[in-house]
Amino acid sequence: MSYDDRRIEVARAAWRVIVREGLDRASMRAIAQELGSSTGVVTHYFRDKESLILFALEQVFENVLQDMKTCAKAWQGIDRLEQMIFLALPLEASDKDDWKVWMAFLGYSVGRPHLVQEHQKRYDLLRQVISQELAALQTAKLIRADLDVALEANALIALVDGISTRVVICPEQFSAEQQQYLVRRHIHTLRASS
Amino acid sequence: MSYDDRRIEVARAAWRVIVREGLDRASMRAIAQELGSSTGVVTHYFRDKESLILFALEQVFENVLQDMKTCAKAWQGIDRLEQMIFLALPLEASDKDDWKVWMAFLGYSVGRPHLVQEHQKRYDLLRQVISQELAALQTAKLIRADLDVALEANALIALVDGISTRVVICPEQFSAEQQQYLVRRHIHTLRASS
DNA sequence: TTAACATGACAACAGTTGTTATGTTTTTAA
DNA sequence: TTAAAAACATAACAACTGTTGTCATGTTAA
Repeated sequence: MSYDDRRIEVARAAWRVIVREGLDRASMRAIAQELGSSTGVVTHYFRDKESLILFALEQVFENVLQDMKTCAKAWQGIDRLEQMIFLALPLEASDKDDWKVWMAFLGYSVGRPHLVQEHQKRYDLLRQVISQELAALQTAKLIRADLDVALEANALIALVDGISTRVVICPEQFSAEQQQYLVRRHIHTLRASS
Repeated sequence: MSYDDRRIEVARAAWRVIVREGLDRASMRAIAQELGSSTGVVTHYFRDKESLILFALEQVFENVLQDMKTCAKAWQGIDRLEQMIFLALPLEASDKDDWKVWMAFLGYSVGRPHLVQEHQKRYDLLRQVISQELAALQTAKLIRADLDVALEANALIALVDGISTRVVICPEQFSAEQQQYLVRRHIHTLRASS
């Protein structure tokens, strides 16, 4: 197994501990135990704890972003935007774990400016991707021309963020169908009235 | 100063430490220092740490809920719903601190089922309040009759949650006007088409 | 004046934390 | 085969954690 693969394996162990016990209780020892090894392995692959948990967060984000790019090739028009957004939603139970990690990091960032900055980077990247998609739909005259694409991208991100947070806390309040219905309805209000 | 007032004062010190340094770094000693006293004071007014931070969260939530009830008396019709939602948004910088505490707790709840349960209680209460408001608007024929009030309440909460989370992380991405515009537009899509 | 009580300071507790240093084993390459 | 390097284990470190008990004040009531 290569060095990079092993790093990912360590990060995935951290990821599991975070989901199961919380970010602040994801100690080096707990992560090593989850990995089935000693703390020496963890410290060998990561300079310190912060670089480890930052790497774990990056993995979660990168996975979603990759799925979105793959999705973009399989769809066209408004459906493409819809499917890309659907990817980010916790429609299945397995997706919920990704959001738990994301949420844990968000809460952990309070009072830690440099972690807030990390989140800003990721949110900005996400907004860029969605904005690009919206701009394409606008030139194709599929959504209204008077829309502020940056604002609408932010609105979509906010909607997904809000729904997902709620699903993590109150899973029974949002079925997969309801999640999709709300996103679909929101997107449909952006359609060109032609 | 009464016993209850002193409790609130301790909780407010905890609140400040959480906002400034993060929930996991809000130790009993840090809170005592913020309060300008010893840890003996903190332990005297709260059995243990959990009951303290839970009390601090309750304060934040109760404040918003009280504001909403006050607001309900001053407005009528769709404007009332709109104003109630506006209250929850971090329109000013001072409101952002409330959301920071809320977010810190959300992240802290990951891997702590009993804290998740606490959040469920609060979200359910919020949904109840909004549902009641929507139901009233429905009987007044101000919003569409075919709407699922519970779902729409959840959608509104999700939107506010998503926007607020984003404002805390990326304050420059959402101006107060944009926040209000998005909420207003969402609510307007619920209006009766008559 | 005495008793009861609230308030708070302080120190000590056992446990956990991230980090570092020092070994031991395994793999790799010459 | 052997030496160098990578991978991993173990242990120790100081710092910090929540909690507890004890002691010293005041403040109120009997």
